[in-house]
Amino acid sequence: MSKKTRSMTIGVLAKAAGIGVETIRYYQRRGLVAEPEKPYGSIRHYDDQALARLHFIRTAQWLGFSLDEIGGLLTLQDGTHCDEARALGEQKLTSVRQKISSLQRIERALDGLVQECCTQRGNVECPLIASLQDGIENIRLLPH
Amino acid sequence: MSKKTRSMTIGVLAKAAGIGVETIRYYQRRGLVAEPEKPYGSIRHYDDQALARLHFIRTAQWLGFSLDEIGGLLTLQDGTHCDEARALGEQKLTSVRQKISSLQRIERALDGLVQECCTQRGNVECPLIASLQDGIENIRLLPH
DNA sequence: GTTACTCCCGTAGTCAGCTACGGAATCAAC
DNA sequence: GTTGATTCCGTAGCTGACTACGGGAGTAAC
Repeated sequence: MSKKTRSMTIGVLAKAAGIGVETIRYYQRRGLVAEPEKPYGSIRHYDDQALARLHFIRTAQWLGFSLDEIGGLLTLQDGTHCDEARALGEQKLTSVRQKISSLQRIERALDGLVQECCTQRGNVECPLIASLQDGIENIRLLPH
Repeated sequence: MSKKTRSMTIGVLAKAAGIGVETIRYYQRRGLVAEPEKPYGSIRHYDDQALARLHFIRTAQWLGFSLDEIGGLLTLQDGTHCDEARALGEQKLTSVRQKISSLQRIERALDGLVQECCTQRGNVECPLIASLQDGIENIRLLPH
């Protein structure tokens, strides 16, 4: 609850958030970030809340949410839709877990192939390539 | 090694793969899928290998590989350079492992949030939303 | 008080990955 | 053998998420 809400220009804000100025403006246009009032004949100033919002957007994006979905998450901030927020989170969690297990299957497959390839160097036939030719495409990666 | 390589038109192939005809053509243009010979004055026909290829592409895509990367994976099929194949395989293996660990970090973060949300049901304040308002925005998910 | 950056704002371009369009050829059903 | 869907092929348009441009206004450093 510290109130060191330093005021930043958009450029400083951008640097602090590690993103481009133009990207922030783009988020503003999309309604994901508020445009603070512009003092007459001056320049807009941003505070730490804006910075936190940008962090949130980037993090959520990293979590696999699209900007539209992030917009949705942000509207949940009115504090009335706990269930919806949870549902959205669970949805994402499910898809993340699916991805993890598929990737683990791929990891095992690739690892096996690379190992084989290494051990059989000097051979005419490369097992990795052989597997690729009639193997990898038939690995069932997806559960459904 | 069953040879029930049924012949499909592009439309049937598309339906079987669950993607659009235009998308297949697009993949062909990108060199990800071969265009079978067209019998003079007739129509192209596709077999199960083409279908497997499409499955592979979609799966790899879903796993986060770009079409360019997928192209790289597929060039290993030319069967000529064992060393290159192995190098590419190792490269991919590394990236797959990175993806897995990133996703696992995401999973833990999401899971934590959803759990919190669940345990405190009935409360006035939803923790997930609270996190959104002044918590999530400060969660440091990314390492760097 | 001039020089050099930064801000503002609208518009336009980019990139990946599709998706649609149009018109001729081919095929499938009756 | 005609009708109606598909295929073929090239080209054009779209969506999401930026990224760049240009010209005028504001600001900071000396």
